[in-house]
Amino acid sequence: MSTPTPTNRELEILQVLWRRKEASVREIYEDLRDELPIVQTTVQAFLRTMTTKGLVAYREKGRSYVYHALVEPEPTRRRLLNRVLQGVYDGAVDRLVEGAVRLQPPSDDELAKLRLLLAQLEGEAEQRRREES
Amino acid sequence: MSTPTPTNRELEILQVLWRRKEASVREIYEDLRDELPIVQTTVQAFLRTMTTKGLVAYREKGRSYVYHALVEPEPTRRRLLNRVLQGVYDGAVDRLVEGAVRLQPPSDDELAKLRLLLAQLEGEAEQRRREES
DNA sequence: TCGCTAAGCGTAGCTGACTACGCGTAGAGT
DNA sequence: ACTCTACGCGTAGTCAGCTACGCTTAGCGA
Repeated sequence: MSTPTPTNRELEILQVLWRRKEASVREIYEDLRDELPIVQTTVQAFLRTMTTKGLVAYREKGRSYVYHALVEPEPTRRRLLNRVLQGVYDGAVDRLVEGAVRLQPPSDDELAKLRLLLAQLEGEAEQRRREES
Repeated sequence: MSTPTPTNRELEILQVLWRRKEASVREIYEDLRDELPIVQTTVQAFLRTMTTKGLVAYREKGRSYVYHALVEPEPTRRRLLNRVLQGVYDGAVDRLVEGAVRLQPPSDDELAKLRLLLAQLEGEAEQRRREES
């Protein structure tokens, strides 16, 4: 019950809400229908169940509802990522990372970010070693 | 139909088969029941559907079947990883990697492997630049 | 020979994810 | 006042994933 994990469709709706901060059923529907076949009432039904799940909330604006996400994007993404990390790679981060870059070789820009990230991690590791002694 | 992607339970069974090369229903069941509540007939039912899906095959040994996987571990893992990469991180490898290491900071050993991997990637990028000119 | 056990199969049930129809209602325009 | 339309809700149905009961068959030991 605490920290509900969204399903695929719920995630797609959340992505829209994260991007737009808030949105009506209509707006979410219009965003989604470009990418996948879906009708407005389905979006509506999802928002209903997501409300009871505590994933989203709404405020009334005129005669319609304006929804916003109740969960943060990063923790939610990480929870989903953790599932594959544990279930598929058995918790081995390095193997997951290797799989990812083999799947889709990073651009020069992404490579630079990875270099930076790695340096940062090594700094933190160094820090930990220092504290232990 | 081509390249079927396993579900969670199917993946657990595949993991056993990948590890043991081949195994009977009984053996798979005994491996799994330590980690999760499951009965042997359920394992059996899964193997049946997985056979028709083309995920596994069996040979008869005495009066029982000995199963082996028909799909390779790495491509299968990557297909599952690709789902989160596309669906959760919108294809941004660097953000996925960042999420992963924040989720579970790599050990010194893993860090070393990552460093090696990064160096390798940069070599490949260099190679590409060279070929383009 | 007679149970006992182990194996596989048929079948059925549950739950969650997903989809959408059709109804009631309440403003908006005329 | 009256239709028209947009909105939300109740409801229902499909499908996949998952689970396990009970039956049949066949070897094995007493």
